[in-house]
Amino acid sequence: MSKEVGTEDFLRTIGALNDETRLRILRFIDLYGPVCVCDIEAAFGMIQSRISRHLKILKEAKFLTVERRGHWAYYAIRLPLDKFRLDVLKEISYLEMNLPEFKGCCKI
Amino acid sequence: MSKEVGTEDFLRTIGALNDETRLRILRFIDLYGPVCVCDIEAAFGMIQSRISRHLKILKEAKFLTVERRGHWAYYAIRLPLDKFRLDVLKEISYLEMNLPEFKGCCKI
DNA sequence: TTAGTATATCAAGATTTTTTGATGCATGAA
DNA sequence: TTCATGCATCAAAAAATCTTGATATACTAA
Repeated sequence: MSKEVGTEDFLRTIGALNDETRLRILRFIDLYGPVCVCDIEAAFGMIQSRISRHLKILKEAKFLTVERRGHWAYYAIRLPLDKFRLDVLKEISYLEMNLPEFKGCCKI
Repeated sequence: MSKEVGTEDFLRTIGALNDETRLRILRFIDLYGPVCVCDIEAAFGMIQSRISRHLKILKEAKFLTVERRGHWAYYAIRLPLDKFRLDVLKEISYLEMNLPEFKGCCKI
C-alpha cells in the first residue's frame, strides 16, 4: 500500500479482512499455494457461491490473483505483495484458527 | 499483536478499522494528542452518542486509552502500541483523508 | 441541595454485509 | 452437437453494523 491515495482502497483492504471465513481462506491459500475453487469448497464444506464471493472480495482487495486453466480457476496470493499486506499475512499466520486439511479435489 | 491467540482479537482490531469515521477519529487523535469527546464532537460535527460509540470500539480494539479528569474523558493513542497497530497507524497516516481542524473546546 | 455539563448507554430504524439457492456462461468430453 | 462440470453472478432472506434521539450517570459549581 503506502502509495495509495484515498481511504477507499484502504477500507476495501480492511473490509476484506473483516470476516472470519475470508481470514481462513486467505491463510489456506497462503499455505497451500494455488488452489482451485472446488479445493476450497471441499476443504471448508461450504457451498460454491459462498466461496466464490469471498474469493472475489479478497481478489478485489488485492490479496489474491486468479489464473484460469481449462475448467478451473486457480487462486493464489498475489505477487509481489506490498509491505502492509505482507504484515497482515504474517499477522494472520500467528492466529490460532482451525483450518481444514487440503486435499486436491480436481482431477487434472 | 502477534502474541494474541484467537482470531477474535484480530477481528476486533480489523473491525475497528472498518469504518471511515473511525479512521478519521483515529488519525485525528494520533495527530492532536489526548483530546476529549467534545473536542472530537466539535471538530467532526457529529452528535455525541455517535462519537462516543466509535471511541468505545477503538478503545476495545486497543488503539486508544481513556483517562478521566473531572468532567472530561481524554482519549489518546494507547502506549505502547504493538508492531501491527503501529503499522496500521502509519498506513492510515498515508491516507488522503479530509480531517477537520482541531480547536480545543473544553474550558478547563 | 439543585442545576448544568460531559460522557455513556440503550432502543429503534436505516444501512450494509453475508448466506443461500437459482441461474447463466464457459470449457471440454462424448 | 449435446451434456456435465467448474465457476460467476443475481436476488432475496438473514445477520451484523451504524446512526439517531432519549435517557442515565457522574462530576462540578452555585
